[in-house]
Amino acid sequence: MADDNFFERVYEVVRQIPAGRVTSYGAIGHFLGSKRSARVVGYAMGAAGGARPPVPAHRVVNSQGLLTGKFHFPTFDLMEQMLASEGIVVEDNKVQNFKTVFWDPSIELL
DNA sequence: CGGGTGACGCATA
DNA sequence: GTATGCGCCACCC
Repeated sequence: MADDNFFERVYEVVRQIPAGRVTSYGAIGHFLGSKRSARVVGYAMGAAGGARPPVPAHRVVNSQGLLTGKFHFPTFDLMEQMLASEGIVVEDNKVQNFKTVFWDPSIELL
């Protein structure tokens, strides 16, 4: 439920990601104060499937821009399909122009 | 209270 | 640039 847990904190940030932009687990963890807790962010994403409203986890990738969580989606091509729909170029499971489409909550979500 | 897990990140070779 | 290992923090059992 809407617990004030670290989870919902991550969900809230991810939901602020504008279309056509992506962010990394570490960036979110860093914004939350625990820059080394990227794993926790990823773990939160795992529970995002039961979060309401749904969280655009497809906009969250690792520091390499790699779609590490694409295999966790209902269908493995759903994630890149969503990103492509946003205008993000995905090649070989990784986001192209990652640096350009990168969205840093610590800066954009001031 | 203790142990194990995990959609990561960074350091080192 | 690629490969391997360790560390981190929060949640679940």
